Amino acid sequence: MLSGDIPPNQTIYIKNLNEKVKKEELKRSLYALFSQYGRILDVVALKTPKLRGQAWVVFSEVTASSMAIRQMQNFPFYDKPMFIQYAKEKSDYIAKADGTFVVKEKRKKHDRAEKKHKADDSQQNGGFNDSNGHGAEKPFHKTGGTQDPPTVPNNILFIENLPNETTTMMLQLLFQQYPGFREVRMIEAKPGIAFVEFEDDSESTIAMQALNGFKITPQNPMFVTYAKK
DNA sequence: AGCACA
Repeated sequence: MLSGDIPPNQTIYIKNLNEKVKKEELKRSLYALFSQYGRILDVVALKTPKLRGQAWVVFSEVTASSMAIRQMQNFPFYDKPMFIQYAKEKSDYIAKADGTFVVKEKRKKHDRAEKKHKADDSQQNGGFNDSNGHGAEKPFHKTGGTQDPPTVPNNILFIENLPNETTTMMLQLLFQQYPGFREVRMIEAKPGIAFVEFEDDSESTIAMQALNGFKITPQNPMFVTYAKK
């Protein structure tokens, strides 16, 4: 078995991550990148000596985690290939949801959990709860703004409604998966927007259709249109 | 290399 002898788990364990990337950015990028495979419930990354360079991404379905492992194995992420397996244990997020969560003190290897009464679920998992399914979500329209989106095809795309913490790398990770990708440009002075260039109109169109409405964070569906000429 | 939930 490719991923070792670990049984399937809806959480994936990723190692060989670039340790220079700051924790929050790392989590955001992982969220953005892995949202393609399904709904992400939580992303865990710690920078302690023992745990840096590693992360856990909790999916709502094993099918999603399995797909992510197959397709993103060795994916170059911040210049290092990711090495992905199923997590060895159930994530706290899941345990809390199914009532098997036990507090830190009694966390032993194999005492399986006395049933805790399902503690009320207040959503405090760092904002990774997405109430409506996949990050990649198509339907979303209305530029809400004053000017209407140009409909003339362009090899350059205009991206709006990005969360402020979006980095060039995050967008590159998403757009470079489509053929013809050239580069991402962000403007310091104007947060929330970006330009993404492809080799030609047909390639930019495919990427636009795929990523319009994609949520880099649960709160921000990105709005992708052709840039003005 | 390193499997946690700051």
